[in-house]
Amino acid sequence: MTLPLSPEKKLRILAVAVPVPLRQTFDFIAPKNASNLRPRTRVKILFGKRTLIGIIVEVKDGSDYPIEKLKPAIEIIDNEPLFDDALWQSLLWLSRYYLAAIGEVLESALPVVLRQAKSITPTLERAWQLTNHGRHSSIDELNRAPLQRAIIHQFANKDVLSSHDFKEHSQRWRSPIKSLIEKGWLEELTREPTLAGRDRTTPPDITLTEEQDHAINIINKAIDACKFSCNFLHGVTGSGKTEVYFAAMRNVLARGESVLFLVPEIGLTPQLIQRIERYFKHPVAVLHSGLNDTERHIAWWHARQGNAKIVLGTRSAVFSQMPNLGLLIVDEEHDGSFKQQDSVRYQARDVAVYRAKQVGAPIILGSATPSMETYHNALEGRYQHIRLTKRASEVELPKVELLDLNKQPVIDGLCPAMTEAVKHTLSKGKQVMLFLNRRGYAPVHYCSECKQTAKCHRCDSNLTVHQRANKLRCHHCGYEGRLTFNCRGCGAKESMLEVGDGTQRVEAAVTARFPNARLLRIDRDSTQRKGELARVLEVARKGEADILLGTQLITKGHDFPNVGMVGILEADQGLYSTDFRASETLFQQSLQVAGRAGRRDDVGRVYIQTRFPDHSFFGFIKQHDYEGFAEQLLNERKSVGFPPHGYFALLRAESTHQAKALQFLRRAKSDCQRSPHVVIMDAVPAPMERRAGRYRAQLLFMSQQRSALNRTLSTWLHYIAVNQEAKKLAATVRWTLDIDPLDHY
DNA sequence: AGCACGCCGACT
DNA sequence: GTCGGCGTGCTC
Repeated sequence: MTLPLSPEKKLRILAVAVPVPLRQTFDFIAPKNASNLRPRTRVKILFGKRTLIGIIVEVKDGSDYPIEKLKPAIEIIDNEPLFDDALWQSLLWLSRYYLAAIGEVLESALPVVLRQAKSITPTLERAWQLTNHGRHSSIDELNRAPLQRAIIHQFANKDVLSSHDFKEHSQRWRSPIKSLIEKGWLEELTREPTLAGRDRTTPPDITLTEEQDHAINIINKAIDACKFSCNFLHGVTGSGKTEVYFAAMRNVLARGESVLFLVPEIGLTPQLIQRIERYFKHPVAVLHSGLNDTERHIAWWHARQGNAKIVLGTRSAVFSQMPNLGLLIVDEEHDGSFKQQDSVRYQARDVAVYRAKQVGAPIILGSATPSMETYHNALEGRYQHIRLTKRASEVELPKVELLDLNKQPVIDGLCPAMTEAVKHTLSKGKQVMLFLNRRGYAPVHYCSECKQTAKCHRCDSNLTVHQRANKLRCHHCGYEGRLTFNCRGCGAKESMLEVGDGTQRVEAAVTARFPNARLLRIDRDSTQRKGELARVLEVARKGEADILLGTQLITKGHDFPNVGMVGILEADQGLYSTDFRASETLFQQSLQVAGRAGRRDDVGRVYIQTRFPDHSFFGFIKQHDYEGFAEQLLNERKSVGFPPHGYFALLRAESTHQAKALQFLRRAKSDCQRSPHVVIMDAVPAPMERRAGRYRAQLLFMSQQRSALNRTLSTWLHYIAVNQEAKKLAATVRWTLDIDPLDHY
């Protein structure tokens, strides 16, 4: 109920999104004599005992909350809105669709620096320019000070230079600058951070295939229509999707509009960044994980100012504010890393589509192995389906051969035929790529005396042997213990055996079998250091390694020109998994990694080790038939109402007490209003019930209608927010709600 | 989430 | 006698 107030004493009330995990806004009285009361600006408030920065969602004249209990806000921070209309609407939609706390959503859309009361404009940077004296002096006067001379030399092309201009040339620039200022050659000034475009104005010529040309025509039509459209670019590996993106970008940039380009993981795409910077003279802001808070703020600001014409980034870059946004691109749209798995659980690809709709601009989703969601949307005609079916280099897709493990043994990860294939490929001077999605040395440490395996104390899982580090590790909670071969269970001496194959073991075995080959192992353990992954991938690309052995890190879009064969060492765990998405992921990974073979001048070979060579899965793999596979999978999913033929939401709960999580979920199920359109399964323990010392359980909601699912859940959320008893139970467990979950663990 | 309040166990 | 354990409640 809104309290009527006499018009001359109208109080301005602010509905504020506060950065706490509560799905509501909080009302505050506007500060006295505040002139700039606008939604989408930051405001400082006292919330409980804490001073917090919130964001005004609405300015209104009354409150449903007792007016006398409202606190005044402390101060308004911004005098301009932080978000433009399209982005704001997208964020509000995100919080409604994913049923996320609005305060947390808005907080995650801001750079860390701006979650404090700092100004929107980043700190001015120091820069230097020539003084009159400096301009009129001869550079030869500095012949005895080569560093100073080099610095003055740089002013030949530019009037004002700042630290990053000098850093490119020399580590030692501070002291010569100081000397030059003392001599009166240079003077210091401050300015807003700059984002320079490249000087190169002659982009390398790109020759296009007929198919690429056709794709570009379709996309250019979509761009010229100046309205929202979703374009799914389905290009087989090596078909040259990037050239199509570039042509579309060129078109959009020429209109004075800008481009938002999302990629799964920036560490995997150093080549893409290089290519963009080489091809476009426009300023690019790259949002990568290596940026610190200040750099991130500056990049955000450049995007918002319109300085950056191209913004390239991962998941969270979907929140980049950009004026004149004319095109969005999501490359490798099937990649799971677009789904945020903690705090606000959004799917950045889907947020990007919604944003494109709000902006009224086209979006391109690109993949060789699309998600079933995207593929289904294309089949249904909601997305425009643009195909690149041929490889740009005209090289045939690789030949796939199955190695039947029922007929031959596996020794340290490789069967004899695989070893033979490796040998043959190396003898031709080609690179070998081996894919095994299991890091560590061995997944099981087994006692030959008591027949027990080494278990994690905090999880329902086996410990993985990491021989190199001399450790036993749990891949689920991060536990680490010393590797010892005496059994901790029965006390037997030297009784522990390493069972199963991880990348480290295969590394050791392959190195022993091919001592002259240079092997590069690429997994999370070997690339922990920042930038190490990019470095290693570059070594591989340049051909300075003969065998590349890795986990899924090597399956992601990377062009290794000299790979002659790909070995998939273990395909079977994806075939009969309890996770209904496992076969989709396996197919995507297999085709992606297969696509690395034989790119330049000759047909590549792919060898897959399996115990189930007759599985229909392999029929599709052999033919590189994604569409056939997808059709079969979609039919299976349709018959059971699984995504994308139905929608899922997963309520997860965990507690230190075994029964609590299940108890909470059972209660949640009974508290939900029954809807004929929503099926609520029974609460069950998670596939791995105990993890990091907590017992986990889950409750699956299924529906054919997103709206019905959303309604059921938001009604329940409202119920547990107001019902004391339900609230109490909810407070005793940790719970999260995951809309469109990707994994069910 | 944080932060308080509020009752019960082992110790500076 | 206190310090602090985490159950419970609340944040406009």
